[in-house]
Amino acid sequence: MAESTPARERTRREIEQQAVALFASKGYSATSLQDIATAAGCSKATVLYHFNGKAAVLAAALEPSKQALKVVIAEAEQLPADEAQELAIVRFSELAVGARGLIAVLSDILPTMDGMPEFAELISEGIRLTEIMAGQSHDQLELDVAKFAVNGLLGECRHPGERSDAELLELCNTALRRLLRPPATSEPALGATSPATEV
Amino acid sequence: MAESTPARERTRREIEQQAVALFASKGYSATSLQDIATAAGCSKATVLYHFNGKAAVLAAALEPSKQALKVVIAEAEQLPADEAQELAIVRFSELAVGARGLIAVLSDILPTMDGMPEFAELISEGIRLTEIMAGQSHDQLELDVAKFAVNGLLGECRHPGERSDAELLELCNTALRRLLRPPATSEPALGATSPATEV
DNA sequence: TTGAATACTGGCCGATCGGTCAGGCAAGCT
DNA sequence: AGCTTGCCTGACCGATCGGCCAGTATTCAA
Repeated sequence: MAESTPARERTRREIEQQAVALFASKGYSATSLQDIATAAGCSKATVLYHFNGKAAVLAAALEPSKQALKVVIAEAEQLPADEAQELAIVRFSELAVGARGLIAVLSDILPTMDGMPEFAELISEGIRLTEIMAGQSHDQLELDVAKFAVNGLLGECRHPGERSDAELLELCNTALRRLLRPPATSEPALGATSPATEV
Repeated sequence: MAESTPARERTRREIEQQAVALFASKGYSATSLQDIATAAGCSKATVLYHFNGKAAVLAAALEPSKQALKVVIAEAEQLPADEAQELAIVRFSELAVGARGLIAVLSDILPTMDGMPEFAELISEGIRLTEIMAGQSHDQLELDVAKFAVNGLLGECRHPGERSDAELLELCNTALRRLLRPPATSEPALGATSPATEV
């Protein structure tokens, strides 16, 4: 089982794996370097020896998801808008379910993003995907609904409960479709159904 | 302007108000007692003199939202399921938009909730509201969609961008309606859109 | 004027954070 | 054997956290 891996790579990988698990379950700021070191079976100094600070550990942990996201976007961008939207829904659901809580770390670092330029690209790609999800409509409301959808999806993956991957995937697909592919026409007059406007 | 307010109440209120603003803009754990004290124009010790620890400050800040939530639930619970759902959609949107980032603090404390029993009631009420939002359907998928909706709404209120209250409210209403009130009949055969049922 | 209650604060505490550094230790080359 | 190189660590640092306490200022009834 490739035990012959050089010690350097072996340790790096172990740290990265444990960091992924911890970030996903406790969030970024709530996970200390000591936590990661303990889980990886080494000292905190070793983590800092292999990674240039805590942010670098996160960057390494996020790298696979970032690459996968880039692939989806690249594929979607050479498709007509509605097909791109369809692809974005399916693939992003898979991506989010697969990465689970890890993607939710984004909302953890979003307020702290000033001075963390290594994540700017990831964020801008997320925004790009949101635009693709909005479909051919350039309406502001549709764009906002797409953002709403992404937020819901990230939140859902952050608290997955005891759902299986398949259940989670079906949920995401259903919800995204209802939000982004509303049944064609006939948006009912807004607010007509709200009985009491006072209070 | 009611300057005759006893010093006790005046200081308490000032601390609470500043805490609300800080929690909403920076989150719970990222806001220190010193931050609150500085904003309120008093010392950190004064904050602890009036409130029994940081969690108590949060509890006081969350109290109005909690009461409003209880009112909505109480009203909804003596209505038939579909009317209750309608009411929950409208009122919860208003509530969330009004409280803005404050409600989003919940996701900040959710992982830390062990040993913070003072918020258990608030959480359980949020879950109760989710059930009401699911409508008359007791389907697990519908329940999960409702959770998805709440997550999306909370996420949207956490990053409100430069949207106005009215825009935000319209967005929430639209999104919740699309998710929770799918166009009457003809749900396509369940799982028809999810290609792989194995896994 | 005095004494007690209330409101408030500076200074300190232990814990934990991310990060640094000098040095130990094993492996391979000469 | 010596020596270099790379992996790893214990000990430590300054900063910041929530919280505590002894003591001070203010107020007000007696």
